[in-house]
Amino acid sequence: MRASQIFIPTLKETPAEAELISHQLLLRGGFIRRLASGLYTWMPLGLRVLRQVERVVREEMNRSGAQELLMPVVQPAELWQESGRWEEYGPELLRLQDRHHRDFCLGPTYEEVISDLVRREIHSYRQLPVNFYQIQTKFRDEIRPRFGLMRGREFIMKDAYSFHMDHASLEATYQSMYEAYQRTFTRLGLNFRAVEADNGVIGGKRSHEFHVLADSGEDAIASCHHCDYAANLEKARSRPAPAETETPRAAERVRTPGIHTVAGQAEHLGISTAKIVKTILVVADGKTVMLLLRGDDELNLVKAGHALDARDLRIASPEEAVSATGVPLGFIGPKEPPLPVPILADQRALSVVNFSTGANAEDLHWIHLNWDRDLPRPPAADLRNVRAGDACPHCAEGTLGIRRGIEVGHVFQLGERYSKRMGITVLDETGRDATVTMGCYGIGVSRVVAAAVEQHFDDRGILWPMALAPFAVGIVAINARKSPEVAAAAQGLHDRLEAAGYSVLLDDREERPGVQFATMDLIGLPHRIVVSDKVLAQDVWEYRARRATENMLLDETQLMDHLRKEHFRG
RNA sequence: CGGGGCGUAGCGCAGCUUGGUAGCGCGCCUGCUUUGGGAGCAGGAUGUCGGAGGUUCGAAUCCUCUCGCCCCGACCA
Repeated sequence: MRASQIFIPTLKETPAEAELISHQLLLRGGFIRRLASGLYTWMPLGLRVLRQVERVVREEMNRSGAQELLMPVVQPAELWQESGRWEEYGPELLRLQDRHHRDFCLGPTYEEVISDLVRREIHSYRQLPVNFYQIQTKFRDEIRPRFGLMRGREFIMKDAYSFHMDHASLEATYQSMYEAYQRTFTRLGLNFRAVEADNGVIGGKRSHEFHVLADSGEDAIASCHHCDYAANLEKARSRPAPAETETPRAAERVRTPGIHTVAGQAEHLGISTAKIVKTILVVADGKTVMLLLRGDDELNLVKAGHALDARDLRIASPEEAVSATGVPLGFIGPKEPPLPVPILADQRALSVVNFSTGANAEDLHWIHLNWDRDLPRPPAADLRNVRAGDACPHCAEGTLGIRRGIEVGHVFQLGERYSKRMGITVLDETGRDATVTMGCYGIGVSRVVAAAVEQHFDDRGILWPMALAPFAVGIVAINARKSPEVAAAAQGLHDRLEAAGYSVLLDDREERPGVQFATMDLIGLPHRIVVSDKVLAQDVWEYRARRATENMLLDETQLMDHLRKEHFRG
């Protein structure tokens, strides 16, 4: 391909709307253009990258035995009403009506459609298991689209749905998907971690998210330095710290005028926030509960939801807390609680000796309280977010670190949630109806493009991993308009490289070398070859890897050998 | 949904406080020069100043409404 034949509208300046580096570089490099909030056009160069991701995903899905199909973008409301999600899904589901005023939605996900298909078409256990996938545009009307491709409203996703007679079969496919994802993201050249994830309200046994590690990631993930334990922060656990051994002191009530924050309490009392037990009022399915955490810990609402077996859980508003307890904010505490409600304590709050907490009266806190002696020990649960440095729950030696991740994949055991609601049954060996069990597996194809850039860039532009690059090799013909020799040599090299199986972009534009180099660096092709009168005179090619800082002068054989080696190493 | 900010040439921005009929840089077009890291000189084109209404002799500028976009928040007593 010649650069004069492909539209690559690069930008010298960064558009104001772009916050993230991937967003900036994809706009500047002419890969994408914004149409409206959360909606992007894939420009010729960007589309090539997208197709590269699709290609790898498709190959690995096919290799794992999944079958590709393609389902409609517009889905009838009836299916969603049947699954209960027409009401549950909320405003993210973009609803529309046709000319007959029938309700439809734009598909944000396809459990309903695939379930409908399978219940119509699959009738016997002999036809299971099956795993269907598609690579399709999805639409979710996000509260706040942002970060370019990272959180758009319209996006491209590979989603797969598997159907099984029993859990063992589901487990086998789940494992095979897990491995396919490992292969996929490895081939795509991404630095990623598979992490244990929370299953949310759906329940189900297992769920893993695949995160590309990047500082700009929207998710926090905890991983062990020593073993392979990794989990989404929502789910991450840590090994409980050993109980404190301090000698108990005499409990005392002290005046703390106007002190209503943990930090203020610690400062006023001259103690560490780790010596404070804080009380957080939450509303679980409409009922108030007191949660206790160590002062320096953060409440994890997902864990609390599990511990309380609550479908809906939120922190009580300050007004609710004050009116329920009659105690000013910051002075609520578990000793002689102001409310006859359940109390649940994080296990770490229960290991503090000589702790301080609110005394349930304005301007008063307790100090040197001790469990059992001064107040009953409430039931323990894991309610806190893990922190960097916590002990790993899986191995003895490791400690946890917290990193940021971009979720690019998710594998999930759905169980019978949809098959029950939608009545997917097949005849089993005994001729009886059996409800199938399901798994689902997603990859954010368009998000992978952005995530790859977040991980691979420098101050001059993108550094595409080999598998994603829109072209493998870029040829810069210097002053080709003035030098027929350069033009001919560059074209010849281009043709031979293409014949050898490489995708090649030949920059034949009538531009100054500086502009050509800047463009090449910005769009991030892995290999660059410069053709000029200077190097032709030496009968060599001037080669430079995008990541390298030095040129190499290679004759054609050396060049071909080098490319072959680099290319297949990824 | 709440809070904040911004809409002026393709892009990045100034002008608005103190109303007088629109400017800078990049990009684009033409010519000449230049040619190994986003060139120089000369000339040129491009704006319903987001939209509607109002105030005024006169509105990019003041007022009202509206549309769009960006950022933050929507959990820590």
